[in-house]
Amino acid sequence: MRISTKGRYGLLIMIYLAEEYENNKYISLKEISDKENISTKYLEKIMLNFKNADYFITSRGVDGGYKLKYSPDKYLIGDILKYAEGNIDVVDCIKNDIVCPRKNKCKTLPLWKELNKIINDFLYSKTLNDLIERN
Amino acid sequence: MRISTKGRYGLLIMIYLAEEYENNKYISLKEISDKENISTKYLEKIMLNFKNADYFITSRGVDGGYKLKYSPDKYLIGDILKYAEGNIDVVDCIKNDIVCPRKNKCKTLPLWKELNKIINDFLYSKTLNDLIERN
DNA sequence: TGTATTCCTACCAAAGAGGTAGTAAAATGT
DNA sequence: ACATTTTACTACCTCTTTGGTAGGAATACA
Repeated sequence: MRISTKGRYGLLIMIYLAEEYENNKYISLKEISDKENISTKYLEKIMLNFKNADYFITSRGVDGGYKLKYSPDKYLIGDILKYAEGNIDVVDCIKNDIVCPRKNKCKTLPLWKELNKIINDFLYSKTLNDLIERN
Repeated sequence: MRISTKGRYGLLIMIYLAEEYENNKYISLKEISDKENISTKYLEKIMLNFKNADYFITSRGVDGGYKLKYSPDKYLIGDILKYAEGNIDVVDCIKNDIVCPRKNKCKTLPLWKELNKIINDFLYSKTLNDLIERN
């Protein structure tokens, strides 16, 4: 039941970008790295998880970095965490393509389905817009 | 965000015992092992996690096994999973004794606290009694 | 005495977590 | 043209967790 640094740092980066969305400014990982005391290299690696997400506009070089492609209310927290973590289901048993000998008579599966729904309902009810501070 | 086999099999065993509570019968791990196709040795190991839980009455030898010490409605699913998994918090950041340089200004912590509460409220609203089938 | 069961400890391989390192490619300033 | 900054990509590394297996001691019963 644990959210790893992939999800935690991934979301953190997204919040940083969301907070600068209105300024239309590129934010570099170096900047976040300095403020949060997390190595730039590791943040780079975290960003790889969003590779297929169509989330950013990027610019290399001096004063480059990332900015959000869309407004913060377009980014669902559930999606962000799914990209960052790879998968946020509490058990794989939920998936259709999984083979489990106990699948059709499993006494615990209904509970996992319920739990998974509660978590998803929560994470998909919020967007980046709900997490940023405006000054 | 994953419940491992420790939690899944642990809860499964508990449900088996709960379903036989009224018959006051000892259930051996061998029996569950056969029905569920999980090695007895691994189930034994899973049971070690409940060592400090005051959950069972046990009997060794022929026709021995485990039975629940209390009625199924006394066992909170949240507690069972906490024993089985060790910890069910979504992030360690929530704990008081954790040292994190970002603790007091972390932009993501409020979300994890909310999520953790939702999960806990759910898991502590149910008991073993809610998961058993009666014939 | 033999068998079935819990109890306990040790071990093991594969995967995931949490990184680091190096280099290429692009954008910008001088 | 060149240096600097930043993303993009690949490879590697260590430690912990997961998901087991193995062996034997202790206990209960017939």
